[in-house]
Amino acid sequence: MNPSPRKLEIISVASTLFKEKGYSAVTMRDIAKVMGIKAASLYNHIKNKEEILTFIIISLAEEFIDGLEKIKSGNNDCIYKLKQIIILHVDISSRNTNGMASLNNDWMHLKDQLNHYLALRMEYENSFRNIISEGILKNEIKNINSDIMVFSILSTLRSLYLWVPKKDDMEPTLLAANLSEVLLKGINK
Amino acid sequence: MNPSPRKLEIISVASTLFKEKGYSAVTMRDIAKVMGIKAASLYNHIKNKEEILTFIIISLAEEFIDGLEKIKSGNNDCIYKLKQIIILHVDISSRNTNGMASLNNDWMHLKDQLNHYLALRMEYENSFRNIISEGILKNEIKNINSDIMVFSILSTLRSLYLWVPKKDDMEPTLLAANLSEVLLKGINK
DNA sequence: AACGTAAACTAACAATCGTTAGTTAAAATT
DNA sequence: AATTTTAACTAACGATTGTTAGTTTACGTT
Repeated sequence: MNPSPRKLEIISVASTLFKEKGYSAVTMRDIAKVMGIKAASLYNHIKNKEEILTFIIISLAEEFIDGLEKIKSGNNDCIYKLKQIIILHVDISSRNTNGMASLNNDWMHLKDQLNHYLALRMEYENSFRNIISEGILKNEIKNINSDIMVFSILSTLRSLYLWVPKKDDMEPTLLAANLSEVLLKGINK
Repeated sequence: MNPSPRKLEIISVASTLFKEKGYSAVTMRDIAKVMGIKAASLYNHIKNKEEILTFIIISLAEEFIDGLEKIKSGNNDCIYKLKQIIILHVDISSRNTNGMASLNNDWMHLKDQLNHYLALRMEYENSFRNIISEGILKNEIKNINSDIMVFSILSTLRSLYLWVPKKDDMEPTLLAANLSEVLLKGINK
């Protein structure tokens, strides 16, 4: 059963508030007020507060996993794969600046799906690390501590949601290209 | 009047909990339980919950401002200054992994000192950007969109608090050196 | 016209929140 | 020895939290 339009509206409003103050500081009454209804009415559309957070986080996490899966399956060199990953992050982050805040900062408030999220995250990070490691083996990437490279690039990509809205004049394509230049030229031999 | 040892103890315990769950999700009773006392007893040492957050954030922000001030005043080239900034972040983040979480994620819950914090942050970012811009002018740094470089480097440095604890076997000095290599070689012409 | 459903409402719940008041016991100071 | 101070305590407050129950209103379908 797909989420109704009204439910998606609630999730969208909630995302905005979650980005501003964090999941814990946002009340059901806050969400309702922006929706122009009473808090109790929200429960005609959602099961509870946690379901909102779960939807935001899990759907984004799966979008990342799917995107990375396609990139991995392509038969390209590691530098190209990394560029595609950067595009993936710019794309998803541009379209979900609010939700990305929850993905980054509110995942620990998941209950039922916490382990699922952690599994997805570990899967993603491992795949990312493998691409770097393979690049080092194939002499496409500098032989520095790979953990530091993974951390450095991923930190920047994870922060995109904070930065993209301030640069909404910039084409995502151009942003991704410039970002690739900055992030990779320190790695590409 | 300096904070008493007991007060610092409370702030330290609070920092740990704030990192785990965020400021809003941590209750005074949570803090008290870890301290082994009742919540009401906390108020013999602190004014209120907000004061804890304010102390954590403002003292760290000022530490960054002071550090950057010294770096700016040194008569060195921009690349060297950037390396010193990286060392500054590794140093402060290593010694304050918990507090850095609040600085990054809970600043919006400040009240009295919110504007003060925002001013310090803007001051810091402007100084950082100026160093990059000067580096471009002096042909020490690539002439790419400077905002992207600032964002990229600062995002990585701001995430150090998440990553340093997992690498507690690594010398801060070595970490800073490797990080400089990764972050700067994409900028250094 | 009658019915069913979707989506809002009012009212209230038990739990928990930050915080205050007043008390007590031990430690430090006089 | 008497007194003040420190730091804990119990008890409770008013406000707010997420959520439920039951009701009303409007609308599409029969």
